[in-house]
Amino acid sequence: MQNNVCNGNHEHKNCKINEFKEFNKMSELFKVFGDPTRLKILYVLFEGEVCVCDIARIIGSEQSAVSHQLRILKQTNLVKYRRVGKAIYYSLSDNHVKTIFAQAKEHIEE
Amino acid sequence: MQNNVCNGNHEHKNCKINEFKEFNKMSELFKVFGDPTRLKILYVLFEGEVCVCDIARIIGSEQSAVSHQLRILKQTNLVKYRRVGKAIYYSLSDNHVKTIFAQAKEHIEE
DNA sequence: TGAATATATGAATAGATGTTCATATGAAAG
DNA sequence: CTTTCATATGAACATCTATTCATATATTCA
Repeated sequence: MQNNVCNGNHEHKNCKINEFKEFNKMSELFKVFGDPTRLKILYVLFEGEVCVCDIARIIGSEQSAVSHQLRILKQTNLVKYRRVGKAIYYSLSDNHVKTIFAQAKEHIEE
Repeated sequence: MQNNVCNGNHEHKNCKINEFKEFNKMSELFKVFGDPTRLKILYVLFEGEVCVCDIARIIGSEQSAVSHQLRILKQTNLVKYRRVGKAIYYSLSDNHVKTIFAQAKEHIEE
């Protein structure tokens, strides 16, 4: 219930309400970065292709947990993979990840 | 339980386990961006100072919900505020927000 | 001082999320 | 073809999160 009467001064402003729809998509992307495990996985992949069980050992998580998170990273097109024998090697699908990382780091280090 | 035997080839890699500690802090920041309501609020503040009840009406949320989210944005140092009479005007505390926004948008628009 | 307005806050609740365990799938080697 | 190893997946569970409602605080004005 909006029981305020204030009618501010936003009318003159360039507020594109319709753009708000995009924010659901955008927040989904940020949500993916909003988990330490996924960040660690991405960071490990900065080095190049790494297989699941190596990722798990390096970051100290269970294989299953890593697998679940990799699925999310796949769905968001942040990582790609290829099979080599029994192992599956994951890698970053583009360079955006590194850029986004860098920006966040900048904000934190202040 | 880590029942894998694979010992990969990560030993030669430059994996700085200690940096993983930073990822908790970093994921906290991304988590803040990982909510549509907060993104909308930040976007509204791109225009400049806006008071709470205007934010609420512009993005179509309840005043209370906006207030709760603004608290989180304050804690993360993403917004600042100043009182003007009964109203409290919020604004972005720095320019990082815009940059981070831009990066995410780029990734999505592909 | 008392009414009205703007914002903040606490409690309650429903929904989302991450991990774990158990198990399934899939490939290679014997 | 059976075993072993690597990965994926589903269910269960505990935890976290965002919203709502009710109410408190704070400021202005009559």
